[in-house]
Amino acid sequence: MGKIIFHIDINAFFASAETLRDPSLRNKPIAVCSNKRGSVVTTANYIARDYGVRSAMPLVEALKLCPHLVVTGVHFDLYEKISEQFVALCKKYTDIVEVASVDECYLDVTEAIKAYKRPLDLALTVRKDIKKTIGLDVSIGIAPNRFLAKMASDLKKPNGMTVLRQKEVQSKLWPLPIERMHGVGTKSAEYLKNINILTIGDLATCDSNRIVAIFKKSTDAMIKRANGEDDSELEVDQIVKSLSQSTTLMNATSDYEEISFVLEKLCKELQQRCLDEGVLAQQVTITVKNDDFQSYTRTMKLPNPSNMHQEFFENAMLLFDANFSEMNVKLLGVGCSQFIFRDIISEQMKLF
DNA sequence: TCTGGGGTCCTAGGACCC
DNA sequence: TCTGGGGTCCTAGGACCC
Repeated sequence: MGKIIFHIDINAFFASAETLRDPSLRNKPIAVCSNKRGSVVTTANYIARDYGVRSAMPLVEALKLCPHLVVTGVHFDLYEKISEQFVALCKKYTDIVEVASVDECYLDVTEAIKAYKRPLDLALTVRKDIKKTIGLDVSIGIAPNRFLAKMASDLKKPNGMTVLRQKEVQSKLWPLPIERMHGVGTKSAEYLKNINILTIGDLATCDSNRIVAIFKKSTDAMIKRANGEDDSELEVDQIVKSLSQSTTLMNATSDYEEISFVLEKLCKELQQRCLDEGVLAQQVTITVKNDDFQSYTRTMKLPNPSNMHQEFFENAMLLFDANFSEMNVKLLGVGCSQFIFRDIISEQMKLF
C-alpha cells in the first residue's frame, strides 16, 4: 500500500501576512520589501504579480511595472508567529510533518486519511481550518510521494488543490519545461538545455551518462523523480544547523571602523538568535562580498562553545584581519554552526 | 536593472594518519 | 633511496530553495 503525502504551501506568504496586519491592503498590489535604496522585492501578492512584479526584482524595476505598488516593509516577527500557527495546525492532522520552510510543510497522511471517505476530503478540511483559524489561503498538492506532492502544489496556485497520481506523470509532468522541476536551478537548467534536454520528460528518458557531470551522485535520483518516483522519507523534527546574519552596505568600504562596527552589530543579533534557539555554537563563519559581488567565506572553531556576541565578534575580526583586511567590502555576514543544545549541556552537567 | 537575506546539502581538495 | 594507498576530517565554494 502506497503512501499519501500532502504538500501545503501558503500562497504569497509574506504579502498575505501583511494583508492580515492591514486589511486595507486587500485588493491592492503589494510588495513586501524594505524601503531602502537598492532593495529588492521579497514577496509580491498576486495582484502585483499580474503587473510582472516578481521576487528578487529590484524595487525600482517593480515600481516601473506597477507605479501604484504598495511597499509594506518587512515584519519578520509577524511572519514567524503566523508560521508557528500554520505548523501547529498541520500537526493536528498527523504526527509526520516535515517543516520545509516558513510557509510550507509536507504531511504524511497515509494513516490520517483512513478516517475520510476520499483523500480530497481531508485536504479540504485542512484548508478550511487554516483559512478559518489564521485567515490564509494555501495550495495543497496530494501525491504518493514528496517530490510529486511538491510538484502538484506548484501546478495550481493560488488556492489550488491538485492530485497527482503516478500514472499521470507522463501527461502532467513530462511536458513541463525542465526549469519547472524542483531541484533544477538556473545552472542545471542551462546545462540541460545545451544538451537538448528541454522538458521533464526529456530528463526522465535520457541516458544517465549525459547528465552525470552536472548531477553527480544525485543523477539517478533526479531521473527517478522525473519519472515520478521518490522514496525519500519526510524529515520530522529537523533541528537548526546554522544561524547567520548579514547586511549589504550602502557603499562598498574598506574603512576598518565601519566594518568592525557593522560586524559587532551583526554578532549581537546573532547572539539573540542563539539565545532564542537555545544553542551554543562551536564554529564561526564570516562572509564578505567585494564590490564585484564576489563572495568569500572563512570559518574557524571557537575555543569554547559559546552564544556570546563578544566571542563571536572577537573571532570574526580575527578571520577578517587574516583574510580580507584590504578588501573593498559590499556585504558583511557572520554565522555560527556546530551547535550544542543548551538543555543537553545542562543534562550532562547533572551527571557530575 | 545592478543585484536581499536566511537556510541546506554536496563536492573537491588538502592535511593528516596509519 | 624512494615513496603506496586508503580513510577521515576539515575548509571553501557552489547550487539550490524560499
